[in-house]
Amino acid sequence: MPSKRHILTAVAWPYANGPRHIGHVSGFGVPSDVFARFQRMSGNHVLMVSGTDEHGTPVRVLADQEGVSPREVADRYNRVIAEDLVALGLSYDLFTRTTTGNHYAVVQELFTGLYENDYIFTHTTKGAVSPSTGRTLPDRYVEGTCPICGYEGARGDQCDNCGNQLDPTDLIDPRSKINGETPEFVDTEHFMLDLPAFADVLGEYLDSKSGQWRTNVLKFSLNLLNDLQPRAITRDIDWGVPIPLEGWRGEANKRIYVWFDAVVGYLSASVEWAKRTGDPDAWRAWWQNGEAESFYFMGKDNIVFHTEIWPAMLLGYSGQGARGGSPGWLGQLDVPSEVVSSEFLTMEGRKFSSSRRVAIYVNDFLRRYSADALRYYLVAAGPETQDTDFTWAEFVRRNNDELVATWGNLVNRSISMAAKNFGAIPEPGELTDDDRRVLDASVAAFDTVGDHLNRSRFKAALQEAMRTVSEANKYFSEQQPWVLRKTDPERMGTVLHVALQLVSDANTLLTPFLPDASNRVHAMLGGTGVWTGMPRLEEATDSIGGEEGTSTYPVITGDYADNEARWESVPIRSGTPLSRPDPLFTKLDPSVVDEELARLAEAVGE
RNA sequence: GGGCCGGUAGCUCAGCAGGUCAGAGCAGGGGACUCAUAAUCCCUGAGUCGCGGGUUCGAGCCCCGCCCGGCCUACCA
Repeated sequence: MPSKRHILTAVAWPYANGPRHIGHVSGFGVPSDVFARFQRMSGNHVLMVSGTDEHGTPVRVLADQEGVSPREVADRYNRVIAEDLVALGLSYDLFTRTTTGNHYAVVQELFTGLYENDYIFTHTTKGAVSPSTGRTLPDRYVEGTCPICGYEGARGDQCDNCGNQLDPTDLIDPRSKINGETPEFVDTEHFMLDLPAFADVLGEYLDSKSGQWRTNVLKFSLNLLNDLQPRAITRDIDWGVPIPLEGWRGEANKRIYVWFDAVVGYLSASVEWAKRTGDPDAWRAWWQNGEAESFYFMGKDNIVFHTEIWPAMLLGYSGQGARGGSPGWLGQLDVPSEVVSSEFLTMEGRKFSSSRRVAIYVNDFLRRYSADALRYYLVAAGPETQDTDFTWAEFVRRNNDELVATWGNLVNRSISMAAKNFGAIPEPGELTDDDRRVLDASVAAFDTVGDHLNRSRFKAALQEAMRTVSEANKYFSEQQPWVLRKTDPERMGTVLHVALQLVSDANTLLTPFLPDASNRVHAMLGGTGVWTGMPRLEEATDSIGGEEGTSTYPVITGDYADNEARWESVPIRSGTPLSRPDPLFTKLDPSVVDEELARLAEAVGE
């Protein structure tokens, strides 16, 4: 056995301007949890962190529309999202938020460290301001006529008609998308992250990942290196982390840009987790021991933040950019060892779109169907390496044919028969060649499935795991224990013993994908203790939103370290009492396809 | 406009240092069985691998052009 590894599972931070849909969790949620559970089962030390991303313009704008504070919007969706992720069974060690005092402190430390190492400088640009509110308008919220093609609905950052990049000051007849008024353009000073100073180190870094990362991630990132530009890391907005420098700290309308603070979340959440365990330095084992590995999970739209910007920030803070420098008090920080990006899920042939209500929200989904059914679908048919389409017909089919009929039925037929005839796991007699062959194959599957999981090939891993289930069904049908009951009861006992061993193994193989079902199968087979831990919601306290005093907010956490589940075939114990099991999964009536499609059509207004 | 990714059986998707690579599941057709949520098991037909060129003894897999879709292009996984 190789020594235990420290594996940071860093999961993309869902943005808190609404409930998340199943496309979101297909990208970061389910794959990261499958990975983390597998690594824990393999005996490794896993730290899985994430939280809601709450700063920035979208939350600010939504708050204005509703006439409430951004903090209220963030509180609301932080809770909604946390509840959704718990319901999905995602085993975070800590799922927190970006509005905690701890997060503010860590973000400001990163900023300060980069500033002191000379990787941040100031730059003056023209910004659009709303005359009536005095508030800065983001480029995207300025509309006007495109100076190049004449299209009237061009945005301040780009023209959707001709595709040219624009500056808001280029627009003819600029107007605010929020209230239609004509913006003023004023000088505004911003802090810039000097990305070009990291071109060389980033190049070496990415080159060292060649052959290891998915090619789309690598090629995309390498290409960006050719044209690295300094990147603004502050914005004219009042909803964000304050700039931790003399003369700026009190600036009410100038804050650190949301993307800068969001990526720091991986680190700040690790620090927060350590504080909560009572060992404030515990996070260091996953960030700076040189041996630790970090796996980042996200959708394809986020690649650049994880392969370019976040590494640059970590390197700069650690004093490893072109201008050198020395680490701040946190010490030297490790860059991501693996960036796992997924593609996008479409919905019955069209793009998910919250604004057009083409979406299936996680909480909506889980009200009617089980978390395992969704997890299964998202791994089996999700956008792992290319966009895939979610259809209700396929969901129902996967659920009925694969979960219920193939896996659920194997569990049911084998345990039922053993319970009815023996009341316990029967003692095996002498094993035949057929018995040995199928048992050997079952043991071998731990290597093949595990190999896929180690390489983040979740779809292939699940396919292999399900193949062992099919093999077990085949074995059961060929051995015909129901015939042996009359002709050779002892042999029937052996066949059922073998079948139950196959069920036990398959259940272990499927545990990362179907944690809830695996706990139930574990119990059905007479197992005790917690097989694989489920997350829970707790109320935590901290200062929120930079305000004085403390507030409570929900965090996701759980106990996973001492779980029973291990990535290996464990011999079942003859004589363990068995009773007739309840069905593992619920079969869906085909009519749900029409119902769901009607629901969607209604939502879209068709 | 630029960059990257994808376009494979009716459907959802695998495949790729270029030489059993034309695949799996489902749907369709036939058969076996009854332990099990009418579940399971076996057999079976379908494709000019987006289009047009090229490189090669040989190309879904390499090169060029084109068409379609997605993502990024400094505030949505």
